[in-house]
Amino acid sequence: MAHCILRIALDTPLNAVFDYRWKSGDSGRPHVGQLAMVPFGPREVVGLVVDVLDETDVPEEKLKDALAVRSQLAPLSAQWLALAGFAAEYYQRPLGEVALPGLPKNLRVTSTVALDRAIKKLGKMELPHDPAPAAAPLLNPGQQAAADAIAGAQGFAPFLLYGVTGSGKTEVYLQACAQVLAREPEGQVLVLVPEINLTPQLETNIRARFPGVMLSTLHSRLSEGERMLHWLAAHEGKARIVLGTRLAILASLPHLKLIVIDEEHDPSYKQQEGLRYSARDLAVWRAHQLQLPVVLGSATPSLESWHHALKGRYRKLELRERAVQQAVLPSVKLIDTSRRRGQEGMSEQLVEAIKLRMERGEQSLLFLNRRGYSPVITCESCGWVSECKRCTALMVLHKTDYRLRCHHCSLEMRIPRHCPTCGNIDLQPLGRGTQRIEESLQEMFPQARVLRIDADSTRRKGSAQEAFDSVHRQEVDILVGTQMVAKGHDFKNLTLVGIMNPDSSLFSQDYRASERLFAQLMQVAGRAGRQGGSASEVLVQTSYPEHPLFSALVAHDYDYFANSLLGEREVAGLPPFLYQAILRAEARELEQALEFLRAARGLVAHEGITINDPIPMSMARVHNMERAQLLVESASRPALQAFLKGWMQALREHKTRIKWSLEVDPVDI
DNA sequence: AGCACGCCGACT
DNA sequence: GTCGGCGTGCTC
Repeated sequence: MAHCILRIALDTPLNAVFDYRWKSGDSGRPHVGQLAMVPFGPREVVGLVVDVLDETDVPEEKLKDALAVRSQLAPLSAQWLALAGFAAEYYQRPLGEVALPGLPKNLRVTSTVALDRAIKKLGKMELPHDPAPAAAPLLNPGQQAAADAIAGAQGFAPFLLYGVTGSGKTEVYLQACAQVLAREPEGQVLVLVPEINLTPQLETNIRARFPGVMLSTLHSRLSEGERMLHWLAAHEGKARIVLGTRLAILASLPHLKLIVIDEEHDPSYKQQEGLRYSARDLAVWRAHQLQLPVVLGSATPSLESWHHALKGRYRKLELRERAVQQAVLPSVKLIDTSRRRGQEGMSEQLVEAIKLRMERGEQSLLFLNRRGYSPVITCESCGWVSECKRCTALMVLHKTDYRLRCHHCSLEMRIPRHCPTCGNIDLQPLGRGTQRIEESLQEMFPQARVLRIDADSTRRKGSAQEAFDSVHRQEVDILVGTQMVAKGHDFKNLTLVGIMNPDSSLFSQDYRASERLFAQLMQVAGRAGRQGGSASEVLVQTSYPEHPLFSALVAHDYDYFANSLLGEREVAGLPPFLYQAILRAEARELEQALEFLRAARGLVAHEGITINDPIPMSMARVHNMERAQLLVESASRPALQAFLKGWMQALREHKTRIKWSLEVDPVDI
C-alpha cells in the first residue's frame, strides 16, 4: 500500500500548514483542493489539501494519519486556491483562515450526511422546460452602449458603470448577463450587492428574465441547509447566476465569466471583523486572474474607482439619462437651520412639505442616521451625560423599553430616576434618534400612518421585507429611517425626502466621512422622483448651507465633488494616493497597549514606510478594553506588502499577552 | 483560536 | 476532601 503526505491548511491563527500521512488504497492519491478530516490536537477538524507530497521534514513521531477525504466533492480549483492564497497573503492571514470559513459549515464537520443530502437534492433539481422569459425593455442609447461594451470586452476588462439612481444600471447588468450566458454555454455570472435586503428584489428580476437558468443566492441569512445547497450548485457549475453579498466573492465558481458589483462604493463590501477583506478589491483581482470583465456600478463611485477611471485603468461607462419613463431628478433644497431651530428637529418648511404630501396622498421619507430615541440623556444642572461604563461612547435612550443602551458593547440599564452626580431629578433627552422623530411626527400628524425602519425595528428575520412591502402597498404615509431605507427600494408614491441632521459628518475626523455622506444623500435622494407627474423634492436641513458638499448635491454634480475631493486627498497624501495598514492592540490599561505598539514599531527596519506614533483609538475603550492603534503608510503598495510580511513574522515571534490585529486598507481610522 | 494540563482558593 | 479560577503551552 503506497503512502503519501497530505499538506493541509487548517482554520487556525497559526501561520503554518500541517502534514499528515495518507495510505492510498484503491481510490488512489487525494487531490489538491480536496477537503480532508484530520486529528488536530485533541479534536478532529476539516482542512484543505494544498499539496500532495512523497515525503516531509516533520519527524515521524509527530506525524499523524489523515482520517478521510471528502471524495464526493470535486476538488476546489487551482484558480480558487490561488484566490484564497492571494487574499491570505495580501491581508496577512494564514491560508486556512481565509479558505475555510467561507465554506458551508456542513462541509467543515466530520459528518458527511448534509453533503450527501445536498448532492442528492441538487441532482434531482430541474428547471422549467419551456420557460417564457420576461421581455427585456428597450435600452436607451447609453445603456445599449454600456451593455455592448461589456459584452464585447476581451480579457481583463474593468468597467465603472456610472449613472444616477434611476438611470437603469440594473438593466445594463441584466443585458450583459444575458449576452454572456448566451455566448458561453456553461458560463457563470457573479452579481454582488451590498446588503441582504437588496437580494430579494434583484432575485425576482433575474428569475423573471432568466427562467431557464439556475440562480443561487449566497448571503449570511441562509439556513445551513440552503447555504450548502446554493454553494454546491455554484461549485458544480449548475447555478449559472450567483447573487450574493460580499461573502459570495469567495464562492467556488468554476466557469465564472463575468462579475458585477452593484453600488461598488458601499462600505458594506469591506468586511469589518475577522478577515477584513474588501469584496470589491477581491472581485477585481479575480477578474484579472481569470481575464474577465468586471462591472463596478455606482451613482457615487468610490474615490479609488473614480481615480482608476481617471487614470484609464478602468473604463468609464456613463449613463446620463434617467431610464425610467418621464422620471426626473428630484429638486434638492437646502433649509438653513442655523437661525431657526424649528420644532422637534423639524423646520417649518419640512413640516409644511409633509403636510402637503399628506393632502395629496403621497408618501414622505425622513432620513436620519441615528437610531434609538435620543442619543443621550443629560442633566442640565451639572452637565452629566449618559456615558457607557465600559466604552468611550454615550448610551442611547430607547424609549420602547425605557432603557439606555450602548451600541458598542450592548450594555443596557434603566434610565436613572435622578442624576447620578448631583441628584437632580429633571433629566432631559438631548438630540433626536429615529424613535423620537417617529413619536413627534405622530403627535404632529395624528391621522398619519408613521412607520420606522431601522436596525431596532427590523431585528426579526423577514421583518425588514414586511416593512418595505407595506410601504409599497401604500399603507404608510410617513417613513422614518436610518441608512437602511436609503438603499435599493424604489417607492413609487414617495415624493418627499427630508434629511434631518447631516452636519456631524461635514467636519468629521474621518476623512472618508464626507465621501460617505454624499453617497448616502445621493442614494436616499434617489428614493424620490422615480415617478412621473408630481414634482419630487429633497429637503436638506443644515446649519451650513454654503458647504461645497451641498452645492454639489443641489447641482447633482458628483463629478465635480469627486474631483475636488481627489485633489484634496492628493495634496494631503491620503488614499488612494497612499496605501495604509493599521496595527491595533487592546489591553486592560491603555499604557500597555501603547507600549506594545511602540515596541512593535522598532521590530524591523522600514525603509520607504512611514510608521506613525501610536495613538488611542477614537473610541478608546470598548467593553472595558483600552484600544490603541499604529498607522503604517507607504506610497508603494508592493513596498508596504513586503514590509508587512516581515513585520508580521516578527510580531508573531515577539511574545506578548497583548491582543493585537492587523488591518490592510483600513476604511475607518 | 481552542483545548488540555496544572496548581491554588471557597464550597457540597 | 473536590469544583473551578485562568496562566502557559501545544497543535503535523
